[in-house]
Amino acid sequence: MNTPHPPSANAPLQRSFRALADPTRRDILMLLAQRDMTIAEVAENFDMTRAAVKKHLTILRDGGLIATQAQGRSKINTLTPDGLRPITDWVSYFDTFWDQRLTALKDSIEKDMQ
Amino acid sequence: MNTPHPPSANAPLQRSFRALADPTRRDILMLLAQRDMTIAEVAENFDMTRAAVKKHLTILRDGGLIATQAQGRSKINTLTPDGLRPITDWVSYFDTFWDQRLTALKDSIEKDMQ
DNA sequence: TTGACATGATACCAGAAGGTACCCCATTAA
DNA sequence: TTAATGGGGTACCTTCTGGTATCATGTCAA
Repeated sequence: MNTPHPPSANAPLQRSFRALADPTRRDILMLLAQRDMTIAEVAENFDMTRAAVKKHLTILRDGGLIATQAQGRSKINTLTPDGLRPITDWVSYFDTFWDQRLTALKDSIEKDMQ
Repeated sequence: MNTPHPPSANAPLQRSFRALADPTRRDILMLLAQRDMTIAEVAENFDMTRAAVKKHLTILRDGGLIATQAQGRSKINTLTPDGLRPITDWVSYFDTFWDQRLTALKDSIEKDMQ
C-alpha cells in the first residue's frame, strides 16, 4: 500500500466532505445562508425530529461549516464564513494535478508529431 | 416540511458528493489524475482487495467523476474532465446565497446607523 | 482447445449513519 | 414557585456502506 496523498489523509477535510455528503445538511446550509436560526427554527423546515436535526447540526459543526452561539436558553446557528475552504482547496489541488497531467499529455503528443 | 432547495434535491449532485465523501475514493482520483489505470493497477496502490477497489470505482463512475473504456480484457479508468462540475456549481450557488445575505446584513446595519 | 488472467457479480459480515423515542436540565414567564 | 419551552444526551432500531470471500465470465496466448 502506498502512502495516501496528503489532502485526503486530512481529517478536517474528511469532516467537511462528510458534512456535505447529506442532502438534508446541504439544505440546512442553504437555510442558514439566508438567516441565522435556532435549532428549533431549523427543525421547523424539515419533516424529522428536533433530535435528528440536532445531529445534522453537530456534523456540520464538526465540518467547520457552522458555528453556534448561546443566547439565553436558545442556541443560534450561524454559517462559518470560510467553512467551505477545505473543499475549495481540495478542488484546486486536484485541478492542479489534473492540469499537469493534461499538459504532459499534450507535450508528449506534440513530441510524437515531430 | 418545506420543499427542499433545487440544488440539494439534485440526484447527480448527490452522487458526486457521495463519491467524494470517502478518502479512498479521493485518493483514487488523485492517482487517476496522474495517469489512466486499469482496475488492477489502481488496486495495487491500496491495501484492500480488488473487489473493494472495484466498488469504489463504480461509485466514482456513478458520480460522473471517472469513465471506463474497455481495452481487450482490461478496463481503463479515466478521469472525466468536467466531473467536478456539479460540486463547483453547488459551491458557487451556495456562495451566491451567502453573499446576498452578507450584503443585506451590511445594508441593514448602514440603515440603522443613519 | 485449453489454461491463465483481468474483470464482473453475488452473498455475506461488521460497523457507521440516519432516524425515533424518551428522559433530563436550564431558562424564562406567569 | 411552577409550568412551559429550548436544548442536551442516551438507548435503540433500520438501512447503508465498506470490506471480504467466492464463483462466473470473457479474452488472450500457446
